[in-house]
Amino acid sequence: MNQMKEVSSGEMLSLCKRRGFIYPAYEIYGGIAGLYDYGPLGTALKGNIADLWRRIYALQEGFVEIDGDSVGPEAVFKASGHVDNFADLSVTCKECGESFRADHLAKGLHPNPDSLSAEDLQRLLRDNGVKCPCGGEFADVEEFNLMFKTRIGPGGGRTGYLRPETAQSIFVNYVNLYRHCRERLPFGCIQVGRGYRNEISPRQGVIRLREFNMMEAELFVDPEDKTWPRYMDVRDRKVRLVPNTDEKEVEMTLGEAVDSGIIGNETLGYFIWVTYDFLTSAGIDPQRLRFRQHLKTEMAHYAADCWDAETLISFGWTEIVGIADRGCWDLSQHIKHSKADLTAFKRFDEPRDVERDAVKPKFGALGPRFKGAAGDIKKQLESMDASAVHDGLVTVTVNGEPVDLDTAYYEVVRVKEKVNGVRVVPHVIEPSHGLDRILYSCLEHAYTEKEDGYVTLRLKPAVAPIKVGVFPLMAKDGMAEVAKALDMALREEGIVTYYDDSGSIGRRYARMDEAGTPWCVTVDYDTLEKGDVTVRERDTAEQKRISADDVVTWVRDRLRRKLSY
RNA sequence: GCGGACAUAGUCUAGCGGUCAGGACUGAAGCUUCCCAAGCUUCGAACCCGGGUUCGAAUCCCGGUGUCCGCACCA
Repeated sequence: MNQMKEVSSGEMLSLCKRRGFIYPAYEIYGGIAGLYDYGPLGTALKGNIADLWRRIYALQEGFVEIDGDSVGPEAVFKASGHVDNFADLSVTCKECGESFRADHLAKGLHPNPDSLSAEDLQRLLRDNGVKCPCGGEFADVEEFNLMFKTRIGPGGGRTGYLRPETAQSIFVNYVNLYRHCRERLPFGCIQVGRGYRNEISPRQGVIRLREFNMMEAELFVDPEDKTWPRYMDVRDRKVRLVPNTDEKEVEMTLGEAVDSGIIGNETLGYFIWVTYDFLTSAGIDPQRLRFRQHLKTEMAHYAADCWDAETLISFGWTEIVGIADRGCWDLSQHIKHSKADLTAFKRFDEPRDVERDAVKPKFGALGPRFKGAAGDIKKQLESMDASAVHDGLVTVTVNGEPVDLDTAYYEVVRVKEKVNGVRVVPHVIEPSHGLDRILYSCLEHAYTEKEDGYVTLRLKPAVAPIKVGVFPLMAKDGMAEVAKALDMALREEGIVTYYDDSGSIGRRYARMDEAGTPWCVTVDYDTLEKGDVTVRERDTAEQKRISADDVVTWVRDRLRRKLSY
């Protein structure tokens, strides 16, 4: 580590392409900014990171996993807020070509310009004669929504969008998942998939993509109970935090942070630890990892509290995971727009007898007057209690029109009811991971280069695309046959290998070092006589002799990851 | 989206109007009992795309695309 050199993003991307981790997409047609393809090693690395994540969330924490669609109808994203909030309005000067955010120009002309439609902003700017600082006239207000819009079905079809986050597929499946998880809180659901954002100006290689991979977890919790059983096991763990109060980096235990209110609740604190555990297991350097709390002003429209895991890479501190307490925002929005019942039933320990003043319909009067609508009015009245009565009248809606009813149509009666529980809209804790950014951070943090330019990727064995390089010292005298048999034995155990018998042994080690392969096994003349092989460790270049028969077990032991519980 | 710089094999680069576009590393085949990018032989591989100027364009001009740096943007 002492001879470590800082890697630049250019060198990193060059290695990524050379070794088959990441390729710029559609290169033979000139490429498209913000789109990259994963090559053979990158695909394996990405899969391994996702599998490690699944081990933690699905196996260890018991979340279920789904796989939702990438394309969805407009209503979903109306409800989620993306249609309205995910857009910017801009104007361009006809003279100098400079473009401005329209709502910024309207500051001072309106109490809340951000809330205006394109047409209203247009009128506001026109009426007030707003001009470019250069004196030029502005062209019409343009709307730019960061979602990819499409049509579902032939002809005009229905307006659809490519999802800007995977989370919505989980929220829209809430009812199914709630039942699947036996109607109990808390329960969690994860999803690994792609999201799409038509970024104005993608930069920084794989950090800002137009199509990207996410690993999102949605944990549905009781709004009144954000404690977490296993929190006690992690409260003494130390992490580096940057709270939004003074924005200074502090190292403290999660227990201290939760107790002092810096972290909003136990569950949030617990998942900050889970995230730390996951990222460092995947190969993120703990020294280049911190958790930063969102400033009140930068918090998304839905978030109650939000912590980002940030890594230090050549582009600076970069957000790779967001852990947000989204409150009841998402489910409430979908309840409002879809009218579905996205709640959880909290059963009381014992049924409670509740007395209340109910509104009881008088069918003798309602039926003759309202005919077919009477049934609906009955439902409305039964959902009310005495507090809905004002000046002896209650208001119901008939065919969309409000109608006041007097006591000829209802009466207030005191009723005794047995109540078994209450329905609540669960709150959502969301750890949302940018898989591409995590992968890239792992590569940068794994990258080491010696003075002579020798590059080693110290990827963690768990995520390394190739686990073992298998070589005959030379491809003759029967060594190749022995090496091939060993290679096959490893692959039969599901261990990814790379067999190589070309060039010098040093060159083959070097190739594996640059691909991040943790171990190499070499068959030599001694193997033919004594049956042992050389096992060479990537990070130390140390070699030891073990029996060829033990290689599979030796590797498997080192790849096994224990669950924390 | 705006301004600036840049664009040559997989990678790094030389060439800046005129022979088969040169090198290094990588890659492939082979030789060498070969454990850390050794050596030798042979081979493969490139002028971002589209127009224009010119007898002739990798080279000059225009447009596009991409990359990098600023600005803006980043729910």
